[in-house]
Order: sequence, then C-alpha cells, then structure tokens
Amino acid sequence: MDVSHILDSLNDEQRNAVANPSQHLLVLAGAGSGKTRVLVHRIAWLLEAEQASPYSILAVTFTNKSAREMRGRIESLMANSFTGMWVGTFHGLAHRLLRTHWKEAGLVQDFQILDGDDQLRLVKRINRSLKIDEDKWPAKQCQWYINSQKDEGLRSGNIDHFEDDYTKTMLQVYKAYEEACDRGGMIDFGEILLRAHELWLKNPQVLEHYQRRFKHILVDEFQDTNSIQYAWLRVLAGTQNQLMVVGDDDQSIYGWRGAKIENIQQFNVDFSDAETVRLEQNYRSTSTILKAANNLISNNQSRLGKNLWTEDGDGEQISLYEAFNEQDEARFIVDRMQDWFNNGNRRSDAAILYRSNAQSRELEDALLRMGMPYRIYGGHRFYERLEIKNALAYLRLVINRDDDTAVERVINVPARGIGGRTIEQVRSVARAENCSLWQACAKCVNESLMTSRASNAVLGFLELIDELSLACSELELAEKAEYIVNHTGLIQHHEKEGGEKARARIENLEELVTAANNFDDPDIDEGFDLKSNAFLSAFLDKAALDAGETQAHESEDAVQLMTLHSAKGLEFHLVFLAGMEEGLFPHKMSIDNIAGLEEERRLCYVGITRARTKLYMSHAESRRMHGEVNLCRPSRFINEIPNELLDEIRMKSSVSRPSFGKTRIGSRVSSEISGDIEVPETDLSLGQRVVHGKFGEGVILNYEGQGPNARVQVNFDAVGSKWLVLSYAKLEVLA
DNA sequence: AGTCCCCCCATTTTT
DNA sequence: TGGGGGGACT
Repeated sequence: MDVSHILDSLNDEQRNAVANPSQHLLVLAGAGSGKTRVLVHRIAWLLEAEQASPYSILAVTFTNKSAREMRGRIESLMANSFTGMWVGTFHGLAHRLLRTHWKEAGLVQDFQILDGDDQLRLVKRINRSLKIDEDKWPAKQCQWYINSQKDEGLRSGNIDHFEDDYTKTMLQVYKAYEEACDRGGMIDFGEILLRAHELWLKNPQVLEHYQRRFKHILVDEFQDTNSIQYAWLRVLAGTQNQLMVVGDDDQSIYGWRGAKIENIQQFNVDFSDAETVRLEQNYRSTSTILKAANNLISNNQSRLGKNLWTEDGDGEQISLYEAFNEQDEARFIVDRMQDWFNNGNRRSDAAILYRSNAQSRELEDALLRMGMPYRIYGGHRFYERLEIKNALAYLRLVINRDDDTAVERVINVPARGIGGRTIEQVRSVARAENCSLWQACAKCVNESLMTSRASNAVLGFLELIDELSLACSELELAEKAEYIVNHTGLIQHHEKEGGEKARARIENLEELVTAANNFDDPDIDEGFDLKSNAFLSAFLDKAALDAGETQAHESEDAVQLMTLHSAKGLEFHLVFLAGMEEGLFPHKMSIDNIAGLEEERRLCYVGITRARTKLYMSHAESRRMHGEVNLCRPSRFINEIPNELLDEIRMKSSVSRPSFGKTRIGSRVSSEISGDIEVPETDLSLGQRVVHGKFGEGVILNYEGQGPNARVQVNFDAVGSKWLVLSYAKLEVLA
C-alpha cells in the first residue's frame, strides 16, 4: 500500500517519530513543532502502513477539546471514521471502563459523577457533621488534600498517619468523605482515575482483555500526567504493547495540581529501551520570538534540553512597554490593538495574556471604552452554571432519588418552604437511620416527625420528583429537559431575580434543552433508546466530564483575552503579555521556591511561544491590587531575554524615564509613540520628570482630580512615592 | 424565608 | 477594589 502521503509532508524528525519501529517512544515536542500533527500521522501510519485495527488503538489527551480535535484530524486525514478506536481524555476513558465494569470496580451501576463544586459541598457537609472547625480547616483545604492524595493514588487507608493535628484531621475528613461517596454511589474526578487503576490491579482478566486489545497506546501532553494517570498507563501497556508519549517538559505548568514532569524521566527508566525523538523545528513563530523563548527557558536547571529553531526570518523585535500604571498599560495595549485592526488584520488573531484573572478587568474597561469586541476565556462553563446545575440535579433525581448531593441542591430551589431547620432535621434522620436524604424525607413525612407545615412542604418536594419522574419515563431526552425546566418553577424562580442576569439564566435553561437535543454519545451504540434512563445518564455524565464551552460560540471577530494557563496549545499572530512584574509574574506565591519559580518561567515560555509574528510585553510601575496601589519592579523574565531582541517603547514627551530595572536601561533602543496621559487642565502628564523643593527629583505616576485641585502621585528618587496637591506643591517640570 | 450587611479573601484549572 | 459566603435581622 502506498503510504507516502502520510510521511511526505513531514520533516525528518517528525517522520522519524511517525514511522518509528521502537516499542516505546518518547517524543519531546517543542512548542509549535507539529506535535498534534505527529500524533495524528502516527495513528494514520499504524492504520495504513502497519495495518493495525482501529480497535487496537488508544489515544489519550487531557482535554475534551484536544480529544475532539485529534479525532477530527484523523478522520479528515484518512477520509474515514473509526468507531472502534478509543480517543479521549484520561477521565473520559477511565469513566468508560468503569461504566462497563462497574461491578468489578466495586461500584453501583448508576454511580454519579461529582464535579468540583459538588465535591466541595459534600466536604462542607461532612465537616459540619464531624464538627470540624471551619476556621482552622477550611473545606477548600480538605478538598485539596483529598484530591492531592487521590492524584498520588492514595486512599485514606493507605496513608501513614502521624499524630499531627493536620494529618489527623485531614484523614478523618477523607475517610468520612470516602464513606459518604460509597454510600451515595458517587465518584469524584480523582476517584475515576483511582478506580480505573484499581480495576486493572484487582481484575487480571479485565486487564488482560484490554492489554490484548490496545496494542498501540498514544499519549498527548505527557508532561501533565499525574502519578495515578501514569501508573494506569504503565499497567495497561504491560510488556507487550506499544507506547508512544508526546510532551514538552518546558511546557509543564500544572505541577500545582499534581502533574509530574518527573514522569518523563521515569518513562525512560521504566522503559529503558525507549527511543527519544526531539521535535525542535518550529513552524509558528519568528526567529526573534524563539530566541527570546530559548534564552528565557535556559535559566531553568532541570531540563531535558531542547532548542527551538525556524527557517523563517527574524521578524520584528519584541516590544517592551513600561506603563505608569495598569490603566496606562491597558490603554497602550488597546491602542496597539486598534492599529493592528486598522491595518486590516483580524481581531481574533490577537490575544492578551495575563497571569491572573483579576487583570482582565482593566483590560476589559479599556476595550469597552474603545468599543472593541473581545472574548474572555475562562470563568463559568456552561454545565457549571448555577441554573444549569440546578436543572441537572432534578434530572439526576429522576434517575436516582438517593442522590443526596442533588437533593441538597434543589430541595428548596425554588423555595418551597423547606428551610434550614427542616433540612437539618432531615439530615439528622438520615444520619440516624444511615439512609439517604430522600428516604429520610419519606420517613419524616410518613411518621409525622415534623410540624405539619414542614411536613407538607417536604411532601410537596417528594411528590414533585415523583411526578417529574413519571412524566419523564415517557419522554425523550430533550423533552425530559424541557419538562423539568418548565415544571419545577426554575424559570419563575429566576424571573423573580430580575435584571440582565436573570434573563441570561433563563436563556441558559433554554440552551440546556437544545444541548439535550443535540446530544448523541459516540461511545454508545446506535439505536439507543432515547427515552431510557441510561441515555439520560450518559447525558449527565457528559455534563460532568465535559463542562462545555465557556461561552456560546460568538461569530463576531473579537480580541481574545485569557490567562497564560488557558493559552497553552493556542497560537496568535499578535500577542500581548501584560503585567510582566515581579510579584505578579512570577507570582509572589511561587517566587520563593525554585520549583515554583521554574514553573512560572515555563509559563512565561508558554506565553512567548504563543506568538507567531509579533510579541508585546508590558509592565506597570504602579499597579492597583486588592484596593491599594503597589509600586512594581519589572519581571526578572524580561531581563532573561537578550537585549537585542527587545525594543523599548517610550512616550514622546517623557524624558529620561525612571526605572527599577536600572541595570540594563539605556541599552535597549527605544521607539517613541504619542499618546500621553495628561493631568487635566495642567501642563503635566504621567511619566513626566519633575522637581520638588524639598523632595528633589521624581516621576509622576498617577493623578486624581484636575487643574489646581489635582493631586498627583510622584515617585521621588530619594524619598519614594508621595501624593501632592498641585496648588500647594510647587512642582517644576524637567525638560 | 428572605434580605441585607459585614467580613474575609484574593494564582493558575481540567476533569 | 470587589465578590462570595455566612450570620443576623426583619
């Protein structure tokens, strides 16, 4: 068979990876080096050149988005679709195994998935029942503890317990949490992976079946795997199967949530015959951008080593702008953005990246003022929205009345006269009888354990769910969703709230019906009964495992705003890295340990390598954070980029700008742009150098008010920052 | 039961 | 500065 079309378009290294005969292969794929391309072509190669069956291929990714993209690209390359091939996320695939082998995994058949929000609520409830001091041990911290243990593959019973308060308390909560999950038939995200791993270990015949099936295992973003994910892979691969992992140690930015870069080294230990292929040719960025990235990342100690290069030219220098404050920074960025757009470019080819979400506000304000459309990534995803989660909780109750999480959520939403006292009473009955909240409700009503008023209210809830359940049994999925939305009073509940928010919520509820209508599960065989609970259950699983796009796909051409973390994997012609300041980026929480700092540096590396043609970096001399103004030094990362790659932009009138980065100022060639911020009705502007009779020379950082009444903030060389009223302080402008 | 107010907190986020 | 959560008050 002619397989040349699979290899022809690739470079030597890519070809080496795609057609490599080695059983175990580690591909170190630099940013923009065609990583996904290699994975997709590798699969094509297996199918065509090696005549592998689609059934024998397992491809694992981290996000649903990349799983979809990979599947799509394979199908378009091969002009065929492959139903037997498993392409999905670790969680998606593990979940699929658990649905099939629920018995062997020690689960109930209709187990439900808890998302982070459900999990936190459950932990809170447990802490309350254990009388844990919330001030000392916040639920969030307990949740974090539980998740990190699960990431490491540890259950409460496996943890050595030292007699310190912290471990003792955490273990107590963890244990109670495990019991609550088991009782309610619930598993959280970490548990999905943990159970799937245990499924292998405890059921040799199941493991053997899948080991025999998946001859070819491919893993994307390997540097982001945590301990349990790697363990799961290793066991599945066994000694016979092919395992190809693709990753980039320089782009590992999720250490804080359990990802282990060490897995890359460990891979070479566990599979000592593994061959390593490096993809270093970059097809994305200019040489200037790559040089900056290479230089920056070379400051990290523990690296496998990699140097990106391109056949393309140098391109433009990286522009560096020193803003007076965050408003000036935002204005500068939006002005450049406007230029970009006026030059006939698309707004959607430009992105503003920042370290923390809080930075987006100022940028949004500036974009809004300019009337420039923008789109923010991140924030609440569709299936995580309050109103959607409420509606889903009703759907969950249709399947399983004993779902305590769902009961807690909607027993009084919309309000039906079941208050805190009543709920507490139900909880205590449930505890005493060791039964679900639903059963406790029934008991309370039947045995008249509460006031008639409360009893009636609870009865109303029970009857509502029964009614919904009965009606739903006759309906198809989308009709079920519609019925629930219309018969629970959720719409009226939100209408009462009023305002723009309420309207959006109601629209979302309508959108849920559409989503249900469009739902088809590729993992489920054709001819599935649309009215069955199993189909509804599959829909609920999808809602938990794939939280949906952040925003409805807007067609308008818009500037992209996102954190550096969410930018991973994306590329833009024009990129702004905003807030390049010590304490913000690198963030102050990570600055004092090497591991943290190196991860910040990798994050910066990710940011730089997002840019295709032009990169801007900016920092502000003063920034308002948490309500107070801080003076900021430029990020050390700026200094880790060679001078000749940088072009420092200055305001026209600001002569001899101050800077904290004194060591290197003057060596960068500076461009000038106009667009000063003037203090209204005065001849002063921000950034201007002034002299004061007592304090000496300084630079204007900020102002309030106008004319003679204006106050200005001056950062004096000798005495630091001061606020002065213009009519009193005699400031002299330095030319 | 619902509203209001105060206090506390403040990296990054996928599944 | 601003959002969310919890407690207190009506």
